[in-house]
Amino acid sequence: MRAVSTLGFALMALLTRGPATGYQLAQRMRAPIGHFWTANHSQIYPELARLTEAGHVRVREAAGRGPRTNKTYTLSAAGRRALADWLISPPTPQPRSEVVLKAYAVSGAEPDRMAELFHAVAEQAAATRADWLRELVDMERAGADDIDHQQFGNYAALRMGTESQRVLQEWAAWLAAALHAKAGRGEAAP
Amino acid sequence: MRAVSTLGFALMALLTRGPATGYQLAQRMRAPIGHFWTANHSQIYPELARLTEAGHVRVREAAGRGPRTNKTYTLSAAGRRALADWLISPPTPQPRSEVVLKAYAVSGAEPDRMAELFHAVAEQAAATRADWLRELVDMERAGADDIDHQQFGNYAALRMGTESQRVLQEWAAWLAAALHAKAGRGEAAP
DNA sequence: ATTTTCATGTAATCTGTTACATGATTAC
DNA sequence: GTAATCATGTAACAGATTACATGAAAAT
Repeated sequence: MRAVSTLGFALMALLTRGPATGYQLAQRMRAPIGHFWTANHSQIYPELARLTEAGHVRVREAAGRGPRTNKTYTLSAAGRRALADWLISPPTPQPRSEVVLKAYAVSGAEPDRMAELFHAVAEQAAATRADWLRELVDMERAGADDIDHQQFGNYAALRMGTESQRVLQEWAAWLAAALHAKAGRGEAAP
Repeated sequence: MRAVSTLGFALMALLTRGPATGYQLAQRMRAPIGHFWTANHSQIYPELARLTEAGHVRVREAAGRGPRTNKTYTLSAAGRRALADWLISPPTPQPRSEVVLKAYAVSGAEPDRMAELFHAVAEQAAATRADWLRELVDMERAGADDIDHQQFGNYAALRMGTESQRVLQEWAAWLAAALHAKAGRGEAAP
């Protein structure tokens, strides 16, 4: 039996929120967990077939509106066990950030252009953080910051999101300021 | 002419630090930029061939010790231009974090086991951060925090690294504490 | 002697994205 | 009427990992 991929566990994690069709899973995989794990339907449908074959999910078919039957997926007991085992295993870090790569090569383009870039990144991060903070406050009002609330997982993910955006914003603003100062000096002293 | 992949730009970014062989690029892609972009040699060698074909790098061959010739790569003027264009283009966010995915599904395993996991994550993040902070201080002593220092790019990347680890540590510790409290309650009230 | 480092490649496999394909229902 | 949403799939391609393959020089 082939090992379940991270995407498979992500889908099982989404199914802990209740049964869903492939289409609904694609939607659930937007906010807030979509900020930390994404997949589109062309990846989801085959993966659900694999999970079904492995016995991790059960499927109930019903006549659909389109040319095919609608399939609703539910976590099986075996799937729940497999998910729990995966959850308590040490996570592997995901080392890929385009924006830091660009910072590493910061001397490869003109300072004022790079300053613009990181300024824009900082602005975007601030806007995103403001969005997410609003969501976070809504969730707190709904009591999702209580660990027993069924939305606590969403809350925890979103909280990491806001903190990450704050760090990104501060870092990008620091870089932009340094680059701006350099650009000013470069233009002042010909 | 096929578009250059992000890996291609990453290799060109590494080549701004001076000419190197594929083997040396694989080594440079460890610290500190390796915390934010990785690739192993089996990906690097074919990509260097593509960059050569596209005219972004030039190659100088010399008799090697092993069965093949050693190839030293240098950024070409065209490569430098292509890199500069890419650098000032808006970076795309990389939304994949296994540890946040696990937090999202936190109710899928026993609280005390999840508490252990996030405690370990926090400890690891603290250790990593301490390591990187030491490096950061060394770089500051060498003057790399000056934007004109040739190591400033490394410094900027590492600075993002330490801040990211701090956030990860605080967040994981918060989660671990919440889970620990819940586990305590669960055992106390049968 | 054996392991590590230097050094370069290919093949097989897995993961992820974009494009192609179909068709009913609902909202404007 | 047309656009958006619901709903499910396949194919082609691109990106990344693991395994296979070779061999000299230096360190232990």
